[in-house]
Amino acid sequence: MATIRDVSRYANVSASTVSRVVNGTAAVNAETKKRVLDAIAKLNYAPNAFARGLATNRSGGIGVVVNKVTSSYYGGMIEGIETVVQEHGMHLIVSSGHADVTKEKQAVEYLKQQRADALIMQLEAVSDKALLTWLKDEDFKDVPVVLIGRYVAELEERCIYLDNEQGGYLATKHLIDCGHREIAHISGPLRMKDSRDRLDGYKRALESAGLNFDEDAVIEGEFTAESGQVAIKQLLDKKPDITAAFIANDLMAAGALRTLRDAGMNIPDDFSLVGYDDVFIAQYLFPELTTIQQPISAMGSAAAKLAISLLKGQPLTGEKTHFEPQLIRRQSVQMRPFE
Amino acid sequence: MATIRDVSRYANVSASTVSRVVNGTAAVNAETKKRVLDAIAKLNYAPNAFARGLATNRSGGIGVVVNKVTSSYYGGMIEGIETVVQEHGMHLIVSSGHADVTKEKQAVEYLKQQRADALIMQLEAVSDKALLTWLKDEDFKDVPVVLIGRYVAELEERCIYLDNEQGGYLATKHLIDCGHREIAHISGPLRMKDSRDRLDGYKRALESAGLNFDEDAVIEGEFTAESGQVAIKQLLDKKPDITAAFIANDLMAAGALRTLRDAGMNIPDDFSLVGYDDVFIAQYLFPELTTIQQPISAMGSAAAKLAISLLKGQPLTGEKTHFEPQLIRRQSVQMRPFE
DNA sequence: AGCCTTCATGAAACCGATTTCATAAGGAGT
DNA sequence: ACTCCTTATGAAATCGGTTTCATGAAGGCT
Repeated sequence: MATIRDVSRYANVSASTVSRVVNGTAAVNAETKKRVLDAIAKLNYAPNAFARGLATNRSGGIGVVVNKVTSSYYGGMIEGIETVVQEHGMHLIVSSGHADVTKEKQAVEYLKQQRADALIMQLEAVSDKALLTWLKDEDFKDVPVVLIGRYVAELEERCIYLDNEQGGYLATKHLIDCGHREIAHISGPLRMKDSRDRLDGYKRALESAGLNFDEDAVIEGEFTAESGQVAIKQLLDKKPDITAAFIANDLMAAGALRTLRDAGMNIPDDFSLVGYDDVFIAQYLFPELTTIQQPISAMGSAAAKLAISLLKGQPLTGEKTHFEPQLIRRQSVQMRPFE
Repeated sequence: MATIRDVSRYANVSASTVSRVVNGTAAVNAETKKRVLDAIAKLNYAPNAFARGLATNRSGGIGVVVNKVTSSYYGGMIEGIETVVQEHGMHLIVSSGHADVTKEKQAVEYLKQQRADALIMQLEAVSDKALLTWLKDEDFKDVPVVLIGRYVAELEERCIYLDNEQGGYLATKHLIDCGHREIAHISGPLRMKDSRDRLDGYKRALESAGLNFDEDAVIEGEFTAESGQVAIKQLLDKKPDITAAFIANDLMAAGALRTLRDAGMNIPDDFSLVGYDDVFIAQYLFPELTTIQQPISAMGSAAAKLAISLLKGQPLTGEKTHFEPQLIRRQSVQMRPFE
């Protein structure tokens, strides 16, 4: 591979000048510039990312930590981030946190070692407290950090988040509006704030409709299809008179759907379901799943814009940081005659 | 961040010695070693990836090009690659090709600029011919390349691939065995070899059962759910007497399933379907989709092992490079009374 | 004409590792 | 006691960029 010096020799200029042309950091005579550009094209020169990184202490990369890279849910987020990042001529360095404290720490460590210029993190395992001391204590001084899918009061202007409580409320309210009175909830793991918020929304909806909250009608799942299957089974055993459930994500809803069907139930005639996430498959389930949609890609873009603003030291533009979920009506909820 | 010189001063040794301890490249006195390790721990030292890369001209990263990073299909592949790569203390640099010649080229260019030590590529758009000249002509000399999901005769021992023809055969054979005689096929885009191979397998199965191949019973899709929906509609219009279809991927099958259901058909009673890929959602569709499973994660691991062997200059161990698909029977195929 | 800017460019230091080469010390063999 | 290895270590060159500083030329102003 050609080096900057090869180019400089070919164009009869110094390496400094080539660097100036490549980066546009200083004025270069038009004619000289042309010579350099020709040389670059001729020699097929591309700057060595290591040398450049070493000299500038920047990588041109934005680090992203997500729970699991290879899932359609986070996929949408990453796509949202990627488009913005590429518009700015930067690239992505992605790492998975796997919802585990140690692994999340490792992922961040890795991104720091790769000298990510900014960090966008979707952390699930690390506690707010740990996170705060973490960000203060270590050498995060030069690296702007944006949190996505999480609200931490102390870092308010660096959080891109969605109102999960509202989502839980909307889902449950929809079931109530459709005439259901005995409504169960399969939650996500309650160590996660998202899960707790959705549960809170569920409670608020019940409350404001004058229904009482029954602890037995809530089962904690694991956000996996399998856990949805076992949860719904438990639920039917414990509370045979329920007619509907708000399920904290679509994967569990898919599992529940399958189990209900296997048990000979007809959805939505015998049982109504609302999911959460509006994953791609939601509309290909049978019946098509009514669910809560999150503007996940828009959130990714917003996070990327924020990160890049911070990186360039631009003033915060007051762009949107708080996103609202939305109910998507499909076919898994049945109107119930009021009794 | 602490540098190697900080460590060397703290431990009262030279930078060379620290380097030797960190990389284990030469013998170091046990006591000295301990001092160095203590210093590293105390100062929380981690080597600067840029400086190291510049000096060694290696990144410690394996470059991966896939069609679309954020899809569950390629996700499984990447996971397979990742586990192996991490076992060897290396990391992944991933880039998307988006089934477009220019973008695939860009993706590879990017990985080369990041100095990936080896490349694992799942290319869809670039032709065999272009690929071959590409690999010869450019500076691919130092970078071992492994192709995944593709067979190119000239690069035989660097290809990890799956027998798609056999997959098409198995799928179609299963429908025939279940008594179907009028069997359609919704193929993938025929510019892709995978699609053509699956189609060939379909033809072979028909032929060996003494059925004739009818061009009108094949519709070319785009591997998307939407294209599955339009394709099945066209099919029913053109050939109302078909009773079953082999559909070249699960996504299109999901779309077809939905359209058939919307048309009031009962699956599998009125129409039988076999998909391809065994995507995660296949088992959550209704009815659960009979499909062809590819050992995609195992293929990823195999590719990673191969790449690392090549990288280390180890002799090829003759590990498995050719994988066989497998029929997964679920509920979307109905036995048909022989007439 | 003389002085001050501005513009364009090159030389050299620097970023933080690795690696080659030289060398000193200690031990074995004769 | 002398030579010869072996082992452990440090000095210095190197990788390929960026950036500071110095310098020369050209143009504007009094």
